[in-house]
Amino acid sequence: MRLSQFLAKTLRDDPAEAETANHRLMLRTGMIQQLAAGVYSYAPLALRSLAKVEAIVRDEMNAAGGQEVKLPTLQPRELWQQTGRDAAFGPDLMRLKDRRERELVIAPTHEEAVTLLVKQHMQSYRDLPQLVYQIQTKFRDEPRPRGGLVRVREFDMKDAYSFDADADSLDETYQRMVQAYRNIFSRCGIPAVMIEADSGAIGGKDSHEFIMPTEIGEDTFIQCPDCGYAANAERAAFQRPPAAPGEPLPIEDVHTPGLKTIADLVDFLGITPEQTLKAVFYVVDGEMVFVSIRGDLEVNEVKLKRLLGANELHHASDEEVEAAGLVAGSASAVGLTGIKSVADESIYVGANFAAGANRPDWHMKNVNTPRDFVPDAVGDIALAEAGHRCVHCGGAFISERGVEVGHVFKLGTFFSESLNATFLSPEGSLQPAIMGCYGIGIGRLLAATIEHNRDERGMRLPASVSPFQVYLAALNAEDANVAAAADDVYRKLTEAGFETLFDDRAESAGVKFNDADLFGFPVRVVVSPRNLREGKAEVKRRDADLAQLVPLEDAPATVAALLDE
RNA sequence: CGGGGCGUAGCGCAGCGGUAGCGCGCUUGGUUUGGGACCAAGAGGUCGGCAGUUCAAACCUGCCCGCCCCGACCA
Repeated sequence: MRLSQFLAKTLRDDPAEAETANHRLMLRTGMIQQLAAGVYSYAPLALRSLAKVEAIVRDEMNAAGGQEVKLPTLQPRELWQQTGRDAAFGPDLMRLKDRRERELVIAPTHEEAVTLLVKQHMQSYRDLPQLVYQIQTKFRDEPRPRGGLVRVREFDMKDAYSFDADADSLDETYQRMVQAYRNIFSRCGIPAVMIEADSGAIGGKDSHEFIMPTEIGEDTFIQCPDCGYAANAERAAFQRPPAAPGEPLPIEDVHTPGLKTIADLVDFLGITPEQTLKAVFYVVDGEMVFVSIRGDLEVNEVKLKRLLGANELHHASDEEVEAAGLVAGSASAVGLTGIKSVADESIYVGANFAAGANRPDWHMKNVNTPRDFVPDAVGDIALAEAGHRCVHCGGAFISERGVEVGHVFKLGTFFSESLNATFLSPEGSLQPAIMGCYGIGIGRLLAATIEHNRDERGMRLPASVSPFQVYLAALNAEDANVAAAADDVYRKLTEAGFETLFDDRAESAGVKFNDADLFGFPVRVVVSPRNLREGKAEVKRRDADLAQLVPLEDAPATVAALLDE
C-alpha cells in the first residue's frame, strides 16, 4: 500500500479528549474516529490490526476445538424475558420495536441464542461436549463509556460457549479455554494475569478474569506475592486483621458530642479502628439493610450483593436513612428491630468494640457479638486491600490496577434449564447441559496491546498484530533514481510476502521518520540518495537504536531476519 | 444518575458586547532536503442548537443537545 493513497492522515498534536496513551496513539495515527460516546469508526489501519487479533483468536479457538458460528444481533425481547435477563440487564440492554410494534433487543451477549442453536443439535450425551464461538458486534448501553476503545457501547467480541454433560467434562473444557486465552494474550504481546473473579448474580461457581496490569485500568486486583493467589478486589478473600481479644465487659454509654466518623471516635476514645464497629446503610432491591463491619474495613458492595443474592443495591440516601429511623453517625445493630441486619465476619474478630448508641451524640463501649446483637446474615463482605493477609498463606497482598482483557466463566445450568436445553444421559434421563462462556473484547485487546507496546515516539506493535510489517520510506521521493529504487524495493518486499506501507509522499525526512515511529511497524526500510549512491538501503527495527545498511537487493532477506528476531 | 469541565477552521487553541483570529495541517509557486524546513500567495468558519436581552451577541440570559473527566453503575 502506498501511503500517498492510503486512508490515513496522522496528527501532529494530541487530540484533547484522549487521556490514555493507547487512545492518543489511535487518534493520532487516524486509526479510529469517534462518532458518538462509546461509538467508533475504524479506518483501514485499525481494521488491519483488528483482523490480525481476530485471526489469532480464531486460530486458538479452533485449536481448542471450537466451531465458529454467527448468532443474530437482533433478537426478540420475549426470549430475554424468558430467562429473566430483560430485567437483570436493565438499561444496559438496548431495546427497540419493529414496524409491527414487536419488541426486540440488540444483543449485548448471546447465551440465549447460542443455547437455542446448540439445543437443536444436542439430543444425546454422545453429542457432547460442544464448544462454539463467534466474533461479532455487541451492543451495551454503558452508563459511561470511557478510555477510547477500552469501554465502548458497540464493540466486537469473541464469545465462546461450551456445553458439557457433567462437571468433570466442563472442568476439562474450562482448562482448555484457559490455555487458549494464555496463548492469545501472549501472541498479542501482552502480559495477562489470571485472577479469580466475581461470578455475578447468574450462574455458577468458577469465574476468572484475565487482566493486563496497567495504571490506566478500571479494575483493581490483589495478588499474594508468596503463594500467587490473585483475585479481583471485589472478590478477594483475606484474613481479618487481628484485634485485641478480651473478656466481654458491660456496655457503657459514652457522651460523644458531634462525633460522626470512625476517625472521630478513635481520636476521642484513644483506641484503634479495629476496636470499633462501623454501620453502613444500603437499600438492597428496595429494602433497607443495616450493614455492620469492623471500623478498619470497608464494605465491598459486590460481595454484599452476592451474600444477599441481590440484583440492585445502592447506598441509602440521607432521606432513606432518616425514614428508616436510623441515626447516621451514631448507629449500631444493638437493639435493632424491623430492619434486616447483615455483618462482615470481622465483627467476631476482637472484643469490646465501640459502636453507635442509636441516639445522636452518644456511643457505646464494650459492644460484643453475639452477646449484644446477632445479625440476620454474616459473611465476607469486606473489601480486600493492599497489606491484608492472604487466606491461603498469610502473605501480604499487593494491589494493582488493570484492564480486563478476557474472562472465562462456568455458567452452570441456568440457561439450559430456563431454555430447556437437555440431552439424554446414558442412564436414559433428561439432563440440562452444563455451560461455560468465554469472552474477549477484540478492540479492548488491541487497546491493551497498544498501551503495553509503545514508547514516547509512538507504537511498537509486535508483528503479530501490527497493521503492516514494514514501513518503507523514500527520502527525496521526487528524485527519479530514488523513486525508481524505492519502487523496486517495494515490489520485492511485497513479492516476498511482507505487508509493506510505502511512504511515497513528498514529505521531508523528519516527517517520514516521525510517522514511521508513530505507526511503529516492526521494521523500517529507508531508500535515500545518500545510500543509493552505494546501492544500499537502510533497515532498522522499530525497537533498535541503530540501523544497518544493506545492498538494495538484500532488503527483503534482512527484513525477514529482523522480523524473526 | 451525582459532581466537575468543555463545545470557535481538519487538529490544538485565543478572543468574552462593535460583526472572526493564531499555530499546525491543507492548496499553488519557488528555494531546501537524513529526525516534524523556509519564503510568498491562497483556500477553509450557520463561533453546538433554539429562544431572549441589546442599535449591535462567538461574547450576556434561559432552555436544549453533544462530548470529556471523577464517582455510582458495569451476569
